[in-house]
Amino acid sequence: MPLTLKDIAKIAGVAESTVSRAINNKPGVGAQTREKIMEIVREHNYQPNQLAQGLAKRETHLLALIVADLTGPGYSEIIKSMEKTANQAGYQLIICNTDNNLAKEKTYLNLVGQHRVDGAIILGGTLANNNIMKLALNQDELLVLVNCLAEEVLIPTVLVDNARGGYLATVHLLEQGLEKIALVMGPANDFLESEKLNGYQQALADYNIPFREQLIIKTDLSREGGYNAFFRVMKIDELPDGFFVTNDLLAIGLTEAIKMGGYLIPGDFALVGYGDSIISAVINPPLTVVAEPLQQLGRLAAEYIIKLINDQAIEEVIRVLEPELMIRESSSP
Amino acid sequence: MPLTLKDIAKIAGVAESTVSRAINNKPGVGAQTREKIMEIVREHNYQPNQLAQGLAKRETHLLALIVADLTGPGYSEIIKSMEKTANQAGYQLIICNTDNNLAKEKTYLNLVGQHRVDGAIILGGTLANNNIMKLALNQDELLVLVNCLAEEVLIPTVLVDNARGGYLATVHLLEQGLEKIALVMGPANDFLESEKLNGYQQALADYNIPFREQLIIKTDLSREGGYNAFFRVMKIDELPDGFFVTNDLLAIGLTEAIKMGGYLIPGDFALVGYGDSIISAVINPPLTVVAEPLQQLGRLAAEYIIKLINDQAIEEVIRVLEPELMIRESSSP
DNA sequence: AAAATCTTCGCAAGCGCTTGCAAACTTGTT
DNA sequence: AACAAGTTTGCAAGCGCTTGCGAAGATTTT
Repeated sequence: MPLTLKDIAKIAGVAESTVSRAINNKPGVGAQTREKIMEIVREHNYQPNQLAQGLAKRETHLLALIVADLTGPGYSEIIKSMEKTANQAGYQLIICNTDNNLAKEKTYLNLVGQHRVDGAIILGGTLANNNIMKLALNQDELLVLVNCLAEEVLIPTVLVDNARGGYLATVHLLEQGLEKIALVMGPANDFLESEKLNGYQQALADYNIPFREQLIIKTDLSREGGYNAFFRVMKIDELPDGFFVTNDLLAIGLTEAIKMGGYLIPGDFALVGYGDSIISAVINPPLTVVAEPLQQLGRLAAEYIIKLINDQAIEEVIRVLEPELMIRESSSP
Repeated sequence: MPLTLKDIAKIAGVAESTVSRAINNKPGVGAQTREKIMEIVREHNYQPNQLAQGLAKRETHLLALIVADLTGPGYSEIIKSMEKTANQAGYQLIICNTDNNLAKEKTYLNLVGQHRVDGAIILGGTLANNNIMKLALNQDELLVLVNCLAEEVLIPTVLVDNARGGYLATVHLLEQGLEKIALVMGPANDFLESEKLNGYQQALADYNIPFREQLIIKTDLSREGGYNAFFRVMKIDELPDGFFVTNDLLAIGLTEAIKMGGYLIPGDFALVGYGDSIISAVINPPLTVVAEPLQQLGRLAAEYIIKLINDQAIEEVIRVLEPELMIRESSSP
């Protein structure tokens, strides 16, 4: 049975309230009383029961991290830096892997309603455009979005300038002298994906290359999706000479398919990926990518939600980070 | 301001205790009373405050997941399945990334002392052989170990038979006709690493190949470690013809170094890795590995800690899972 | 029809902590 | 020496829920 506040108070010969104030560095406790109490606390290694503390103060110092798939490329890095930032501010992260399961999403979003957590961070996925989320917002739950964007409602968000990313990737390919660039992307109802498409189109326009609808391959963001995409492309009349792939998983699959077809990268097809997870560096050939600042995403998200909790102002509600082109072998001749 | 038990009781015209019993499916509530209460609960979407619940019942339904580095290869998979299992039993996972930082480890282990979590899972790393942990155990905190093993103390553990894994890897190389097999491993004070070494030695013995100390390269479990290991090997008098690498990160580095040196895999050096993270499949050439049952590790760990919490018996305190050889190109001629 | 037994329900204490308010004690001022 | 002002401390209520126990009501027994 661990010690309680009451025990400490008894040992110190003061009231519980005094001990509480001493422990929480609150004013209203004399210097020597405070020191005596702290001494006893140290000596007995007393740890306040956070549950009770939370109940009394109405806060948990817990944050829900809601993510569709924990194993998503680059997510570990984002989460790691998120955890670090949160932890420095005295918060802990709770893992909520939704598996894209509606029921789970609902449960998890309710966590904050249940006073189980002080706020939630939603990482990636399509949850942000979900009715459930609007419901959550109505119950004024505190939310922050990372790498996704909500429609209709305004929620503090940190993401990467995907239009810019799409632009960088496409221009890079264009600069290599390529003109028939296919875009392998996820579902276009995902805002981030459609932004990449916008960047792609803008780049084509700037280089006076006509946009060809059939070079846009929409598939699901998986390895298989990338694999199949290649064979779908091969059916069109004029083959592409380069690919812009919006996701590491897609890139893996696409790369496999290209090799399977007996083609060379970048000889026959140049490739540019997106994301900068470790995968892009070890895949063969090493993949040129539009690199997202993963650590920064995580850190900022944590900072945002904590500010929200503490009623502090957020400078930019939608914080857009700049991606950076990281050139590797898959795109250079 | 969310509804409280008291509010529901008032609306239903019964006592709080009755509502509590109805909600928790406890006996002592008449059928129609119960139904009426549940109706009201649904109608108002009442959610019990888990903090208060936890305080009263002295349980949090929270589990600490203590891990040195969240980005470790394969960890996402383990954690995902851990989260799933925990969640099904009504538990949530709290991320505790220690960064191998002693102070953080201490803080995190204290989480359970603070009644912040009901138990903790320690994943990988060397924490298990830390004095801090013994301290934690003295305060009878509930712990489960995954992919690591504690000395001196007996803690429920789930891990892979690393000796067997080392044996499988080495035998596979031996079967390819190779005789000079180098072992690139992490620090030998890590029990899991030394077990792999044991398996390696056993395999050599079974094939009547003399053990040569200089073929054992100990380095830190990182990409750089693997990279440097290769150049250390190249200094010895008789070069190896195959490598058994105990970690995916090491394998990446080693592969890079070998290519850098202008050698071929598996032509000049055959490679066998360990772990079966996605990396091993996409690296070039695809890496033969001793595959660990990642999902099973996660699931069992969650099951163990939950059993512990509920005072249920655990069949095997140290649960050893069988690894499996997954042959890819890096080792076949 | 009254007593005995079960069932259903409410009272109230308690989980361990915080905090507004008033009491007690200092200190300084005139 | 008496009083105002400030400081230090304790009391007690409350956070939202659970649970043992006894009271009331329903049901059965003789």
